[in-house]
Amino acid sequence: MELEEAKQKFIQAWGTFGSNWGINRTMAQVHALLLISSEPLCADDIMATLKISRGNANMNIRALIDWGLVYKELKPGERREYFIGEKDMWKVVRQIIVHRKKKELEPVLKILEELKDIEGKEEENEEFVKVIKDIQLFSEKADRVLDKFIRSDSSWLMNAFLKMI
Amino acid sequence: MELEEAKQKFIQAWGTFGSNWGINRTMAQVHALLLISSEPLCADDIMATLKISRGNANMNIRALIDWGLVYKELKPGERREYFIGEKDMWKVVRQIIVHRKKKELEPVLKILEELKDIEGKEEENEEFVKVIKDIQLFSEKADRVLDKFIRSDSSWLMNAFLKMI
DNA sequence: TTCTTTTTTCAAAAAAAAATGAAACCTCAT
DNA sequence: ATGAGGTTTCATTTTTTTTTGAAAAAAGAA
Repeated sequence: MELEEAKQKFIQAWGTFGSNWGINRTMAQVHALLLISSEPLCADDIMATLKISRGNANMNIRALIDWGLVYKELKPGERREYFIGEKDMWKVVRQIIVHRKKKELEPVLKILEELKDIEGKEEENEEFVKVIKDIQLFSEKADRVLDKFIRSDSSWLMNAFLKMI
Repeated sequence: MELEEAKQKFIQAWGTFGSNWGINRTMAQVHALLLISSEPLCADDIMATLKISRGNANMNIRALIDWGLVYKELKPGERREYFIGEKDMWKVVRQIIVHRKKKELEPVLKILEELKDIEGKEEENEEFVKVIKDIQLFSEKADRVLDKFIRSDSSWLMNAFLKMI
């Protein structure tokens, strides 16, 4: 297999993977491209490689910068912006978790908390109460583990993995 | 807050949560409904409560049965099918992990393995090789942890949580 | 300031995903 | 075999998400 072919394959795979995880396919592809590129790339490079429009490229680059997965790099004497991907995988995973936790787990915790208000009143409806409590139990544990993860470095993570297995 | 209102809110929240996780909103809502219902429900009950069509209800009920999150229940002397949700939360989470791991993690592992073939050849392209290796390292660990999780019972999981925090 | 280059925005178009509903299909009781 | 009551399928429609592209805005350079 050619190196270029392999890179292409990786970009496609990462795109598919991303879209399975609620991350827009193009955003994941831009991320993959910057991840495996040793040189900083500009918007036109990304547009050309992924065959996407300028608007699309811009949107997704911004999103990646928001997520802390890509940095802007200014070359002295050059007007256009270049971008580099965060290469530290542990950091990448951490950042993804920070964002997804905020967007997806925290609202659930909030709603579960609200739903507790009713529970007390009606003893009749055990099924409902039990489900809410179980989900809350689980998601609060997940919340804590993720927080720990977010604050930790890769050696902690390695240790945690080892302990679990 | 009324009990019915609370249930409705839970169903909506679970739907939103699901769609953030790559699970179709309606499927998550059907799941939520069956989770908090103490009685088995038939297709018409589900259609009426969620205001969805017969086809849609059928599709999503089947998908939930596939995922092992819902069971068919036949009432003696009754022709129509009733459905009950799996109420054991640990089991629910386990089943979800089994399915998503198969669909989403395993293909990535497979592709990473394929991409290793090229790596050896070209020492020049360190960036690419390193990224692939790092992702592989991480995803293999995740794979093992999830396998362990899938085979374990809730007490193991609790322990693992405690050890990590 | 004015011209040039680059980035950003956003309404409209396209694509993808999900839902509908009616016909086809089962399955059982008669 | 027939029909009633239920389930499944799937072409079509609707909704949602993503992408485009051109105009507007910004950011120097002269």
